[in-house]
Amino acid sequence: MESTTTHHIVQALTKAIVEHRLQPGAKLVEQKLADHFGVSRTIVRQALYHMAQNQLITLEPARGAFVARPSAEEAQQTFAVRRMLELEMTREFVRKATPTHFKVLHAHIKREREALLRADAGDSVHELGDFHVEIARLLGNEVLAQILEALISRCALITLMYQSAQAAEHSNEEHRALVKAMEARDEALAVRLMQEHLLSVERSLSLDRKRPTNDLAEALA
Amino acid sequence: MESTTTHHIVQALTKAIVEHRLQPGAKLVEQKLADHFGVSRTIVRQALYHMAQNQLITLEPARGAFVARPSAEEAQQTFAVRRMLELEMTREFVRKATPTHFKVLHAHIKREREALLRADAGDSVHELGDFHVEIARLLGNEVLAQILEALISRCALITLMYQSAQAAEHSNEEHRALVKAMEARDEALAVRLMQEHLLSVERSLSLDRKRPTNDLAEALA
DNA sequence: GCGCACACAAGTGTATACAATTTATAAAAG
DNA sequence: CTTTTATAAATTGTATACACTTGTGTGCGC
Repeated sequence: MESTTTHHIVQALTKAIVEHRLQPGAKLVEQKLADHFGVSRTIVRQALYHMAQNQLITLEPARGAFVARPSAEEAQQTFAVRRMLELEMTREFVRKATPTHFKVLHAHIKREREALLRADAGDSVHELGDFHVEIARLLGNEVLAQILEALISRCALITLMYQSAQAAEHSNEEHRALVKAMEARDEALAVRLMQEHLLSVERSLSLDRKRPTNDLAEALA
Repeated sequence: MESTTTHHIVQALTKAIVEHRLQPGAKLVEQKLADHFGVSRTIVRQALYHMAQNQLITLEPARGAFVARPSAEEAQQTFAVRRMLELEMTREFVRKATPTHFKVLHAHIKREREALLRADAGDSVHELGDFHVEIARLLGNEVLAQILEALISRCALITLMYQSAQAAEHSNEEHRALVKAMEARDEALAVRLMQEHLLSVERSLSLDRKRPTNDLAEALA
């Protein structure tokens, strides 16, 4: 579907955004990206267009691409959708999961922990988000997995924008508790833990905080 | 975000696919589309790339774009995700909806009915799907609305691929019953009706039917 | 007639060129 | 000194050109 080079740029930019090396609102000039990756603007534009659909960047007509600055409202809506999907997903997983599935999740949690111990912020964010996608994949629902993946990369951006204090270590523990409950086939507990986990991530943000803006209209609103 | 002309092509192609004027598997040659819309291939490629992300078309490297032919498995997964989202959405709507919201839904159902009476297959499919998106929009969750919109356009394609008999009139009645239950604030009934509605649409398909294929591997599987 | 190489046509993938628009800069007016 | 206006530079949007891949048919050897 997509020539590998386009995909590579998407990955690189996504990683840069999620790891906060590119600030929300930062302008992405096509020619500079093209030079950096050694391709033509054509390819860069494909990548930018692609990322705009995932809402990781914003395309302003004739003005260019900017790293997205999701509003607090958008953040809440995104988390609301995640809850809708993931609570139900948890129920299904408790019912269907096999021992092999749990082995995969345990391995994943271990990777999370290692990334956290390495203090590798990029990998940590990636692994912590990927845990949720992994559950969808294990359920065999690729449609769900893809939607969740997009939602979660948006959440990573949101987290970095609004995060008051790093709560990543906490997430790892919550994942572990969740898997334990699922493994014990305790559906009610598992659902409650997932709900708590998602709420806890959302609460760890300061969604009411005034974020710095370059947009005059927004600043004066 | 997107120059109007690109969006126009996406709309036109989506409509053509959803209304079955373009068969699943049909090849979409860039130059022909470009000539038809009076633009360069550049614009057409943007549109095709965009639609590939919504899974309405498939992009095969160096071979081109084809109208998607979702597998039965993919269809089931898509409906599964819709259920996840829409059951919860129904609950929320029952709790939050105001009289104004219900007026909008009633108006929508009326439009559905008119399209059905006109026997306008295109409009019918569009309105019947849009009903679900409308609920998300009324809830004010744009993130949810966009995800649902993509899912539902895929469902339209699926429906047309696997549909044994036209069950569209039935959907209209089910929508009406659903709104009535929501308006009566009967959460349990509303959720049950939504669940039944989605299942009934899914059941109306012959997902086990052998569909004609050009793919040898698939044909021999 | 059968298999195979080769050439040709069609179409996609990428780069580049050019037009249109925005942003930055500098000069002029108030 | 600030604001406005004119001008130039930078950047995006679109079209086109060219290289490369795929698919197909034709002719040659056998």
